[in-house]
Amino acid sequence: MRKRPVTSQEVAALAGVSQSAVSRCFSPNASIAPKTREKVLAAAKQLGYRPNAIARSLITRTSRTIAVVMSQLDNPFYAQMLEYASRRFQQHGYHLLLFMSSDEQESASVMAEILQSQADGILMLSATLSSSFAGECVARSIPVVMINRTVAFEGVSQVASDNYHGGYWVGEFLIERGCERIAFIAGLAESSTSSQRRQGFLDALAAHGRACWAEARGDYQFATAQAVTRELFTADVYPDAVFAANDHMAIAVIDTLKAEMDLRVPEDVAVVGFDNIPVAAWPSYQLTTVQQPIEAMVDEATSLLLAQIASGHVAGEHKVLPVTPIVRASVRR
Amino acid sequence: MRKRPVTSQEVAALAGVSQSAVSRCFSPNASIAPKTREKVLAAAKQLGYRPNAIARSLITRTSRTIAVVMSQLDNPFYAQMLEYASRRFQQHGYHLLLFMSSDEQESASVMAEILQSQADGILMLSATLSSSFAGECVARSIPVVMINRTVAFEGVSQVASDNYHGGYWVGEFLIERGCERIAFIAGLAESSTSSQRRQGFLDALAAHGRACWAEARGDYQFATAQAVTRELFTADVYPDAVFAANDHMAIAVIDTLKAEMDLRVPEDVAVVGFDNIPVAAWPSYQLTTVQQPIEAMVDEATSLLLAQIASGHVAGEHKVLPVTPIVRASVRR
DNA sequence: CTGTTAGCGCCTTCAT
DNA sequence: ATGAAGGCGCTAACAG
Repeated sequence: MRKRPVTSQEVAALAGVSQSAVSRCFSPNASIAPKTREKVLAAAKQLGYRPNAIARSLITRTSRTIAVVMSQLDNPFYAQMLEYASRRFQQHGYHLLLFMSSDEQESASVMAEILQSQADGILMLSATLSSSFAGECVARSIPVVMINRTVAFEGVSQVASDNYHGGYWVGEFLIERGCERIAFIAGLAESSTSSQRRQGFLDALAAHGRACWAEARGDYQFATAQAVTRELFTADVYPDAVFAANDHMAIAVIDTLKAEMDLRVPEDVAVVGFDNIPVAAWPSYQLTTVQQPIEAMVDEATSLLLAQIASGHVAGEHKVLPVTPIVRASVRR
Repeated sequence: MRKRPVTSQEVAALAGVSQSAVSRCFSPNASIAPKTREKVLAAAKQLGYRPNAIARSLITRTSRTIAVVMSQLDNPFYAQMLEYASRRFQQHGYHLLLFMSSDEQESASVMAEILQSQADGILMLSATLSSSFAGECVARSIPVVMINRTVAFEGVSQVASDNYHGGYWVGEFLIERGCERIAFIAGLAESSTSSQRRQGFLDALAAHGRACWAEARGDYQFATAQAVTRELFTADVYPDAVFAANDHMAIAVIDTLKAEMDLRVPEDVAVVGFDNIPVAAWPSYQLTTVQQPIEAMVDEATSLLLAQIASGHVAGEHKVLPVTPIVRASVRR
């Protein structure tokens, strides 16, 4: 059977002090005599004592835990974010409790579990939040920060990159490079990121008296973008430029054009993505894209969460961070 | 200030029952009269009550939490594993507490935090475990499962794919396809996966009276593999086949050959990887590789952990799962 | 089936 | 600076 772990009680007995003395040894700013501290630490070491974080949480009413909700980890963009977020919170003594949730119904049970887990804050990375749960979090003063998603609920914070201006830049850039028939492949229909990128893009075209030559629906995934590309490029007249709402899809477009359509990038078709995932820089792709400031976004989200946790009341701020155009060879001069 | 959450006490008061009756309503197999249950649930709903998992953990002595230790999430192979593991454990009512740890010193503090977190089990995904901590986990009967890593410590379980035979297959395959000057790019020097793949590979060559034409040290990363490729292919005589210890490096080789060396794959050089990450299937690469059974590995790791948690004592089993060769166009006929 | 009673391991006043 | 005492919110016997 599982052994009972060592308690502060037992350490106290061995060190010949009270249990509270032991407790103080493991609390950052408690007053304890150096000599006592030494005795206690020696006893603790001898017994292999580790403070029980759960018991501590119960009384301090803080779990030093952040619940992270994601829907997909296969997109390296979110994987990077998760990794960085984990390191960031670790520095502050917080840990991430990971929840995957794709469908709506899964989301409900996941949110229930988060509430029970006593997480001090919630980070939504590639997932959407039903407004009923948003309300419940706000009511409990549990800060929620969403990255690159929008929820119409007071009290929920949001961190996003400047998707609109990113899209706008793409539109202007493609026109400037002389593209005539520009197509757009959207991301998930319900995602604010995709619609903002699209809107900026369309506005840029409109500002130059132009319109989008073709629009297709994607879902941020490789396979779908591939299918869409096949449709877009089977007609006699096809686009001479494609703006995909994320890099994953842009890569799929390039691959499909080269492998199946016998078209060259950028000579025959220019391709632009969004995110600047590592693959975008690989020699085979040299994808022109719009870089999202991953670390800045996570830093901002971290600050928002920690500040709200510290102050004890939720705020609901919205931050928009600037993006950086990355020009590579996937668009002709 | 942060509101005090609703307790079972308050629910009990509103429902006019005892606190333990409330508790029983939220325990799976407790006997409670349907009528009482209804009253309690109504009161709970009205107050927005959620059982406090931390308080429960304190008394049940189980956190229903698995600590996952990773060193890199940028490799999609591990990202996939994490996602699948999360879903798998979620199904069993467990959650993942994520820890990132790269360097050795970080590892020490991370392990200390894991021990304090009262995790019921530990899953090592792309990280190594110092034997002192392995010992501490075993001493506390905390089951540890390592995926694709080895630790020389009794009581720690391991799940690995059959790296040796994967490497062996690659060796035979390249010979069969007529390759003459076969190079190997190793992964991290200290990783058992790399050395096992290498050994199988070398043994296959030896079995045909052949030797490895060139060996280079890599670290599983893109950039390093790129540098290595530049070195391997600057001489007058260069390899006509490269076996990289993982797909990431194989992709880097292909990219570098095409973009910088003006060599074609597979016409001039055959390239084989290991893992079968999604990118390997992309039209631009068509990488021949050895598929690791991600889901089976995670399933096995999950079973091992849950079984040991249930039984209450650690076992230290070693499982080796079969790999699947995936033949694509990156090797000429 | 239900209420009462003890804690789980620790932090935190409050005296000393 | 230290010890004693009282919970944190809940589960698990135990009576009834």
